[in-house]
Amino acid sequence: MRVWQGLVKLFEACNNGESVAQFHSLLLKTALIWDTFLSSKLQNLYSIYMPIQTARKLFDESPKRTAYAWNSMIKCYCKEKKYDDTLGLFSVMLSFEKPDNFTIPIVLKACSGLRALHFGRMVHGFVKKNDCINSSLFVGSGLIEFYSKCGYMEDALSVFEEYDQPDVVLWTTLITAYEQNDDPEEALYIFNRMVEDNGLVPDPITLVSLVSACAQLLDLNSGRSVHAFMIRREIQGGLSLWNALLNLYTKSSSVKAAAHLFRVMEEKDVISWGCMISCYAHNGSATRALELLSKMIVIGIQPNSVIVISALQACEATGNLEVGRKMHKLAVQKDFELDISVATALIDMYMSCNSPDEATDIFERMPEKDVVSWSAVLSGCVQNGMAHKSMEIFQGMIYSEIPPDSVMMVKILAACSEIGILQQACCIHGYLIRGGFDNNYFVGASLIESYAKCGSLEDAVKVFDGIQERDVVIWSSMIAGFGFHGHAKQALELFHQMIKNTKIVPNNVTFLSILSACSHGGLLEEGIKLYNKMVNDYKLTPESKHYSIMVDLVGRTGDLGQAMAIINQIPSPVSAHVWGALLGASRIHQNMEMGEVAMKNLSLLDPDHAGYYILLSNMYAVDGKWDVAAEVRNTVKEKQLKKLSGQSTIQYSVQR
DNA sequence: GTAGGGTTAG
Repeated sequence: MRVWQGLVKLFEACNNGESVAQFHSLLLKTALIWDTFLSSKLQNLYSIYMPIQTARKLFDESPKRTAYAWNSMIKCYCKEKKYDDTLGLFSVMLSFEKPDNFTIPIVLKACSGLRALHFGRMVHGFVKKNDCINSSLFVGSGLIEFYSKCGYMEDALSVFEEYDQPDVVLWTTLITAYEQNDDPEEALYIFNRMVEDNGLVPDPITLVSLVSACAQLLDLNSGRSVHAFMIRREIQGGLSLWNALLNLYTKSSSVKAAAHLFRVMEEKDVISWGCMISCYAHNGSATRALELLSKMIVIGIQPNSVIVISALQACEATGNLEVGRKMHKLAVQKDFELDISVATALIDMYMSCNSPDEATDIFERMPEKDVVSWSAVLSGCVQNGMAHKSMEIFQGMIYSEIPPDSVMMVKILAACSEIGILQQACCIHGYLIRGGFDNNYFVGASLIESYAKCGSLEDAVKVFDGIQERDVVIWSSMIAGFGFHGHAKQALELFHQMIKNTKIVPNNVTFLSILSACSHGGLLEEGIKLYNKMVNDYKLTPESKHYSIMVDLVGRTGDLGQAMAIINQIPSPVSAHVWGALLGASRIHQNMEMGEVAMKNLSLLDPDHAGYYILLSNMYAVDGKWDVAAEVRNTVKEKQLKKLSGQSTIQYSVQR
């Protein structure tokens, strides 16, 4: 008896593999290996402290295998995510021992991991036959999670409904299941039922799923009330809950709220940093995102693949090829360069930074490609002036039997617009009718744009007329279409028709289209009127694109003083395009003084843009100042800047 | 001895 007690003390002291092995040999020596309590403890220690092979060896050699021993060994495999082995051992176990309520949840977890529908259903059958349901909530949550992971929410729900008195964990499992099956509304509804109809109090994990559902719905208000609830009740919640909140603020573009939360969080892990970096990267503060990343590395947190993706997006936005390449190197080091999402983000980054060759190299090395990666390469080709390649890419994807989605269709249409071959647009139109994409708003809008850009306003109008329910994007595209063709009056007519006859409210893009139509049609007064309407009546905040159109509009008419006045009103910072518009107007009206002012700013904001220097040098040349003109041209040479010569093609006629 | 949770490309 004293030996036994000593051994119990000893096993309590086991905290590494070596001591477990010693404990085991002692049990063998003293023949106490037969003691069920001690041998169970030994099994449990295996799964914690021993490498799985050692544990398996001891398990195989052990003279007596209790149900506990089987469970521990199975759990061991499951913990290491060796789900095949988990199920394999479970199958062997069935010949020796009857699984109990402790075995079932572990096995179900493995089925979930493998999405092994048949196996899981078989386990469910076993559970029903042995009536485990009512004796164990653990089995229930295992089943719910399993069906949810396989996407079978109806089965998950019916398991839940078998319980008369589900506890908070079971409710939470169901809420999480809906949240992860893209049904956040239902998740919120279930939560309400749990709290209001059943009077249960949510625990921090319930709140994690709740906040995640709010984030999916971009329901900032509900999310905030959870945050307030936590503060009121002084719920500590743990890191996951804070991270879920941080994600909510990130997703709903509440940069300030996110930054504040991030600042006050006492504990932060790599996910918290990742949320904050992605928040900056997606909300126009790419530089901040990169700064935060270097800060993170300095304090010794290693970036994971998710963070590398966010950083790449920040590089993309700022055109920072240098940091982009560094991220690439890091991804290679960490061995996730060719993970589908990392590789796709790399392709986007290289394409946006004008390095299509590096992007293509990655694409060709990818072992697995999906519609997103194909889309990235396709639109990258268009961005880099190789739209002619895009049809080949599209075909390549079809051959590899990956079905296109609506985003892909939008991109291929953009490629058509760029190439300007009407027949191609017609073919794609046919393809997307057959594929059932023609009732998608974005596809419809792109189709209108493509027809207009390929020269057939007629077809664009036909598509527009054929769309029964038009949203603001469809209207805007049609307005822009008239604008491309210089029909400013028709564009205006359509705009007024939209406001008068529909409940659709024009947005920033609509105004961009209509203002650009006015600018190209020389409708100065109308343009100014509409701009005022946009700001005063619709309370829209103009973006730099609106400003550059206004400068363009006013500048074209020759009133450069007025154009300058507009620039002076812009709340800083003024983008390069705005000064570019002023430079262009100065060139038209040969206003040297304004041209030099514009160039001074441009040489700071976009010093590597060859086109601006050439415009300026042409102005000097017209003025007869040949020496200054030559000097400017020399700058271009010294900087080794290249101006891609402008080219545009459009198919002249189509036989139909 | 067993269960539910946070970040990921267009």
